[in-house]
Amino acid sequence: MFAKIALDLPVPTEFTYAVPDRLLAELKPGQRVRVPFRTQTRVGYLVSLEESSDFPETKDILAVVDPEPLVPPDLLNLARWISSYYGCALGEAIQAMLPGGVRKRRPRTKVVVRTGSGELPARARKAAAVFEALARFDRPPAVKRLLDAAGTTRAALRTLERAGLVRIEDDEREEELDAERPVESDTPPALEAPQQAALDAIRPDVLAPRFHVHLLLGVTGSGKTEVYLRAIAETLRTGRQAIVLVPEIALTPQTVRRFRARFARVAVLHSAQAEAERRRAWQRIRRGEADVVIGPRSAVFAPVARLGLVVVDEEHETSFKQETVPRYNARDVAVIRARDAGCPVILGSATPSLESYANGRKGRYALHRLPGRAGGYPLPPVEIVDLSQESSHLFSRRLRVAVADAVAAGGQVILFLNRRGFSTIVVCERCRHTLGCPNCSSTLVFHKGRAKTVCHLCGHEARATPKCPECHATALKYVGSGTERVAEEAAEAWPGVKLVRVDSDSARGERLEDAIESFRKGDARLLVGTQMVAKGHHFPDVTLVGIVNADTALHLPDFRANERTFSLISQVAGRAGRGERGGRVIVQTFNPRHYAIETAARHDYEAFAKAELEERAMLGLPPERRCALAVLSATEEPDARAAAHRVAEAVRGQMAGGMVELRGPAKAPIERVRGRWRYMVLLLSKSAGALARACAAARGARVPRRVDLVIDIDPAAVL
DNA sequence: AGCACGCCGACT
DNA sequence: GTCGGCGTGCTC
Repeated sequence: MFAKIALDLPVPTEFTYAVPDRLLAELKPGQRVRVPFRTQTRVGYLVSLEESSDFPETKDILAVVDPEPLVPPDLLNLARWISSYYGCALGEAIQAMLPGGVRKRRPRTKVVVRTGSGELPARARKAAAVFEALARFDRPPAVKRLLDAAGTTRAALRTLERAGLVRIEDDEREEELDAERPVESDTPPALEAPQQAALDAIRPDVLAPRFHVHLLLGVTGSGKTEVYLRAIAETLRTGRQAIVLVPEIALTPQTVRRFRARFARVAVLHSAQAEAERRRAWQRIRRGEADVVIGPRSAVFAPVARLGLVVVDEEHETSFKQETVPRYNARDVAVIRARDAGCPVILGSATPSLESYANGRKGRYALHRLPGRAGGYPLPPVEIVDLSQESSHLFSRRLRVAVADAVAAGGQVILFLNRRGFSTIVVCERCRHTLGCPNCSSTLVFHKGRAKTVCHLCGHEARATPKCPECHATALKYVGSGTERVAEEAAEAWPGVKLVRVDSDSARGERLEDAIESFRKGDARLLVGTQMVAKGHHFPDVTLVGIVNADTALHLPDFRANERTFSLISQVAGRAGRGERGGRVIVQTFNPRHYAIETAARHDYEAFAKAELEERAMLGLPPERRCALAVLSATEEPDARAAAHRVAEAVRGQMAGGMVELRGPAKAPIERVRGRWRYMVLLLSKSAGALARACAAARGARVPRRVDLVIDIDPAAVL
């Protein structure tokens, strides 16, 4: 017998090894095995067993790593799909499915527990001290911690162990920690007609079960989550499990609580979790101890045994796209996984990706609209303010009055700006020099609190100085605004109003939750923040949302700039008026007539989508056609350029008689990042197959080692 | 990816 | 004369 082994190497080859007789009975696809490779040994994934081999000189598999397959068959299949669709090695795809911690051998900590029985020799003074120290811990301590506390060594512990007073065990604390904190269970609210209609359409597919994609189109507060919860409940009743994908930043305690309140066995996979914790959650799922799995994009690989439903909330979110190999989109992987499992998918969004919406319009997906908000709360009126008519580009007159009014009336205010830092451009008033990143073609952002100038592309930081590095004049001017300035000026404009700033600079982890909590409880009346605040939180007392500048995404040289802008405005506007007080939204922009902004202000996604779809069709861009992007980067500009031409040349021989269009090579819009010059080649085709072949040709282009070639299928952005 | 092989330039 | 740069090919 022979086995095909996928190694975690960027080579498309699966390697064939001979199966020694002693391992024959043990081997199953999905297991990890140790194999000789070159001069060393490596761990690879057994992907198939074969009777014969066409490779003449096979080596033997050395050993089995997992007694039971780590990767179940359905996930192995999914890995195959990922490998072929995204053009990566099978081993790379498998690797990406497993949480980091699962792969490594677990260094189990040993803990000491009291056993109660046994007697200690009277002269064992040290051992007695250890025993006393042990009593002071309320849970079994790690061996090392106990000995440190008792100020002694292993020998004393051994005495205790021999006496039968303690036992040294593997750390089982994981079970304890993972035991869900009791959450008050909720009473499901009655469904409104549109929710009921959506659920009625989804239910038969859950019960059958059969593959079908349902697109749930509904604004924030329209009750999408309740539809998910009901559909999940139906799924569990059939004895199957559900996976819920949420964007990274929406995975908040509030979100998790909603699921825990309804379902008993919820597992949360979180990238912020410590490795051990994720591994534990993963193993729990693998053992069949969870019915509902919630997590960000990698949760699409949760090893549930009987998948019955996948929910992708905020399906348009770009955080579902992985930006390293394999560059998969979890939303698309979710659809494939569900197709293979024969179960339904629910994609939900207030502003679906045009890809999904187009599928809905074409009837490939079932489109369900949840118009308006649940509970009868009206959508907040959105007022557009033309910043070109204002003297202050930070707070227009109307916004000033509105904030004062809202606060005076006892409401809360969110001021949103999708830019961190104090000022986005630092320019010398005398010589016009602009501070730029030494490694990137970007301007440095001034962070006042840290007294640093920072590159938001590569993280480069420098001490902020008042002097121009070119002409040495003390004439630096801080142009453009980020949340830091908004917060500062808001504090000045509305003194006495307690304010919190929430962005990835202001806080992380617990402190972030504290800041949000203080706003949610009403301690703070004014919140200044980035997108971070727009997801996964419910603030019922917010009566005013001010979008300080709606144009930040609009000018990006990316074909999805309009879509981003629409989505951003809708998302943030959705935070206003979710309670009884009602609410309003003020959108500040220099482009008050832009259709992305106008339609967003009217809460009219479908009008926007139709206009944008026409535009895309005219330009031959997604979702009219599929797209792949090759980016070539090198420290020397000519290297990157030459390589881009080589790639384009390689693709020209594989254009499937005009089925594939090639655009470029061209300098990337962001032409330098981290010291590397960037060129790109864009490939477009109506046929996924033809596009894949063109990409294969691109990948086969001979580019020198010093040039980095990245091929991104369905890129989230073309920058 | 990592490593060995092999081919041309500038140095102990 | 050799050290080492890097382009090329291979790993079961």
